[in-house]
Amino acid sequence: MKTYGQFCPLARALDRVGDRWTPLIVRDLAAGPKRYTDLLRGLPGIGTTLLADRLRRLEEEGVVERRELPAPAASTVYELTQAGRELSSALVPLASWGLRYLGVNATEELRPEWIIMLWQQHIERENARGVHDLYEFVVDGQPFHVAIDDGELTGGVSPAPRAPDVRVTTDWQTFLEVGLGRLDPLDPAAATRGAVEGDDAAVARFFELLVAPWRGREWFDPPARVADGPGSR
Amino acid sequence: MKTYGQFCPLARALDRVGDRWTPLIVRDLAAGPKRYTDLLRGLPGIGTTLLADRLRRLEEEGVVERRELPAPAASTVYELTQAGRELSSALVPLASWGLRYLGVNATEELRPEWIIMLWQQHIERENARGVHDLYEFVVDGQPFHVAIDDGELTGGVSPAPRAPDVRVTTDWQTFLEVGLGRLDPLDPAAATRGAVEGDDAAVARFFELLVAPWRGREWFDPPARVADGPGSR
DNA sequence: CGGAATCCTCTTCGATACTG
DNA sequence: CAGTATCGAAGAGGATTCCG
Repeated sequence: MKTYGQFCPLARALDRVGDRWTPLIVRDLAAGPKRYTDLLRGLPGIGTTLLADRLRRLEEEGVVERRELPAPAASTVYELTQAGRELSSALVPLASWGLRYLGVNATEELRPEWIIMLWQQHIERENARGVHDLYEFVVDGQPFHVAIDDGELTGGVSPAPRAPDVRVTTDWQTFLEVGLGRLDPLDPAAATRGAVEGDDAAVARFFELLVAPWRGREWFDPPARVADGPGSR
Repeated sequence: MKTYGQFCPLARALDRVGDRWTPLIVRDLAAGPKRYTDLLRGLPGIGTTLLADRLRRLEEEGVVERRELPAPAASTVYELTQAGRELSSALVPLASWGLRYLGVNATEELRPEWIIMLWQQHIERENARGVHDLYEFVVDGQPFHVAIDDGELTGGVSPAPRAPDVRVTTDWQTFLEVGLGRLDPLDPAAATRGAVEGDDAAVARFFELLVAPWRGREWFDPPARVADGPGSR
């Protein structure tokens, strides 16, 4: 797998970052500098040799930079350069396109970071104008939080830094069913599967800003794979 | 190479269209329906099995549709679906990111379609407002044309459909050097390497709209690869 | 001729083991 | 912690052949 050999900007981009795993490495680094081992853990299946290769390549291309952390934490981290940050932005539309496929097969690796990124990229700024809320989630015991400040959404994989306005406790299955619009959180059946605490106004804002935008969206379900036989397709 | 197994929209998109060649197939189909053999010729190196595989996959995912052409031209063509067109739009930012690498290694496969696409995606609409021009190019004997109509740019790989306002005749080497801003078309040295015909106002508009925006742009040159040895990197 | 399937070689990937 | 070494499995690329 070398070069496409075409004088076309898309082919050129793919020559650099079209290899397997490479865009996901950039995605992970978009959240901030990371160590080799952090990346390795964040990309199950990648294989250590491949990660080293990809990082070396990205460094040569000026997408990623190695940096040695100063004294106490003496360790090397990888960090996006300016070109790398621009690349991560260029991948956002592709991710948005991929949203339609999110619904299916929700039994995969799921990290709170990705949920935060999803919200970050799809929050409706106008609706969030003037809102200053802090939401905490504990999903299958894993805590994370997001803060909304006048249209800007930030977050982290840790308990809320102060008392949150809303706290949601549930499991991933329920979290996803509600998030994908397949379970109405007001349904009595939902009540047994989690809890939403907070004052009514804040809870209403939470549903309005982070849950409602996903209801009614169309999710792609792959066509039933017909065992090859007469008449299929 | 199966699935990344991550509940992340980018990973989901890459699971579907992240394989080698797939984005380039979508790029080629973005210009309009094409037959199998057209695609094959447009993607030197792909290998016929791989193209068949990719097309089958894209069809299953609802990105591409097969269609049988009616009577006289009885032939099957592949065509983007709505999702496919959305995907091709989502790839535009990635192509724009790849622009910075276009400068290097300009000895590759170069198709007029890509030049037209480049101009299409990067024309400055405001400057082209009110302009109605037709430009014809004959580069190394290969004719193509672009029409600018009030900010919209269209084109085709054929001689201009009527007498053009500007006709450029040159070779690819010169075309690229001027296009990448490495050769000033007003330089006397350039005059011997091609011809620009047309009335002065139209020629001025041509340079303003299609040449000037590329001057001064920064092109990435890869770091000199040091033969491995002590002290390299 | 268009639209593939087969066969074969070569490269890349993924997993495990190992080292500074 | 940050990688390199090794090796079997999977995928890519090329040529040829097959079918309508």
